[in-house]
Amino acid sequence: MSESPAHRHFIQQIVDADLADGRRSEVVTRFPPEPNGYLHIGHAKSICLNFGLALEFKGRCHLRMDDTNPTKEEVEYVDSIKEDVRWLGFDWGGHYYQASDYFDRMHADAIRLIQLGKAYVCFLTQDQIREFHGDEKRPGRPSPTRDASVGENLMAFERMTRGEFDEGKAVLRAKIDMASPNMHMRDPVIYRIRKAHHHNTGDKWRVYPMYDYAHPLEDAYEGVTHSICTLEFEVHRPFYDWLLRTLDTPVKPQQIEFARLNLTYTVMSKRRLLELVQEGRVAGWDDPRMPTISGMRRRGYTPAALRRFCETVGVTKNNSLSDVALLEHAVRDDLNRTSSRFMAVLDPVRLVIENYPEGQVEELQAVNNPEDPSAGTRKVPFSRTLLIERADFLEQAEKKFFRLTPGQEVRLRWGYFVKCTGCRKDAAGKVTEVTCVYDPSTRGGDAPDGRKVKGTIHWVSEAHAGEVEARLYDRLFAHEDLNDIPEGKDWRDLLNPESLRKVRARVEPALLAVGPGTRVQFERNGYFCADAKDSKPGAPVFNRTVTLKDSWAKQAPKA
RNA sequence: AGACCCGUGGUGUAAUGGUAGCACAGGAGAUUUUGGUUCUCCUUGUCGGGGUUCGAAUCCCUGCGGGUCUACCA
Repeated sequence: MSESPAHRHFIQQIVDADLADGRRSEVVTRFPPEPNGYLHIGHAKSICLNFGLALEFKGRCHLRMDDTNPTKEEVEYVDSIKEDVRWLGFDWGGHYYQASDYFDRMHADAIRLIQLGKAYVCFLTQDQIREFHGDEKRPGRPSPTRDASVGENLMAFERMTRGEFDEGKAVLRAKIDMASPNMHMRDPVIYRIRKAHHHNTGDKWRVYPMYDYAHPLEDAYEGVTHSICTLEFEVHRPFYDWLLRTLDTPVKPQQIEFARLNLTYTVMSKRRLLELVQEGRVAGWDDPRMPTISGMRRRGYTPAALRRFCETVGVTKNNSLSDVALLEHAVRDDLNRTSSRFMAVLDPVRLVIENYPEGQVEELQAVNNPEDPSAGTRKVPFSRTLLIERADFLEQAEKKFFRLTPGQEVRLRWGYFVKCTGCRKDAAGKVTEVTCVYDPSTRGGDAPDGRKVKGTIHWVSEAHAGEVEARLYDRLFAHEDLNDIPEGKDWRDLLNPESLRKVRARVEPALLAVGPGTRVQFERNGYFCADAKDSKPGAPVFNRTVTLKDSWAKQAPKA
């Protein structure tokens, strides 16, 4: 990074201090998603943070499925999470865990808690619990069974565990302080009854631990030293510490909170992403418009770009909204160095070279990547009838227009200088064909007499060009800050109706051969990625990853 | 209304009592066989008010603004 080279974010500083004063002798972190959805770019930030810390301090980072709620979790999600973490470039080694693998141990600890007089079974209904809870101004009231004996609680919890009660009829609660200003300390529920099938433990359990209870224990069982989570868990920390202290676990991990990532023009909550998928507003979790890791992968974003972006946004406790331009810059920066160039015409119009011999075909040599000589060259067929972008011709243009307009000379990329002679139009006045003459001495794109042209345009030979589907993606939402919805609007109203435009593009022959997942640049158009799902051998489908920066579009009159 | 957290250019982030810097975005120019890339330059900031100090973005007080919390979700 170009920030001050010695900069260490606040979590690194905490770890530095812990190691320096001997409070810790190693660094163990974890990335603990609940497998109830696909990972998104916000998770990528957490993954980079946790695995990054482990790498930096030569510790380890566990991948752990936080699967304590059987009604919301699925193996499909487990598999996608593993794939995404790996794709991002991180390795959990042998340290893959599941919260559900600890259910026995957690249950035993719950019994221990009861024996310590620190937990009790409560038979209040959900509504009653809420009512007894009190609020900011009023302390809560004790549950009728709050002071039941250890024996009674042990028995009641045993009956809960055996499935003798229906869902909702009883819960196990920690016994802390019904008057605490922190609501999470007012005897939080730590076990509830769920008669549901769990994707890992099957039908073994009828009681399942709550997040607040399970998470600190998972961390402690695994020897996690630094348990990093997002800001909204700040108020949960007192309970996290209370539980470890009360149970006196051998390892006492430290919970540290940082600000979650927010991005302009998109949503980041799993709930909303799930709704987009379920309501069919996108094609799936991996729709290239989604901020999911799988969506971005399909769109053509690289792991390096995502990692770089996460570095750029940093780690702080500030609530912030990162400009998606930061992400796009990281992507362009990476793709500019690594992707091969090709010529593809997204909105074709015919260009006829009047003085080029009918039937003649030449193979012109094109450079694959000007940023990388080792990428080599390729041959591109050239002939009398070409296709160019419709926007590269203007019958009447101002002086700043460097492309084709009657009387003006431009270079055909890797081809010849051509001078525009005019155009033909249909009855409606639409241009059907642009005409020009070429200078045979400029083959390859340089004039022997040293004359210059201001513009270079891309092209394909009509007779040789392939035709492919290109999907032009734009931002999913037309609204910048999705955490700030205008009065009277639903967030769905803010979807960008033009987030996807499909076109039939005409492409140079070499482009037909690229395999699924290949990232390329369409010269002067943008970076594209052959869709991993819909591409067929010889018939790739291209997703536009991001456009090229376009300083002409900014000042040009709208086409 | 309480408790807790957070306020640095348009955006993100440094400076940890001692020159407010970097990246993105925006603007101008140069280079260029992509109006891309690269290079140069420029615009824009410490939320307000007090205090401590030789010196405050940094420490204290206060006001303001934003966020979080009152699930048998995580």
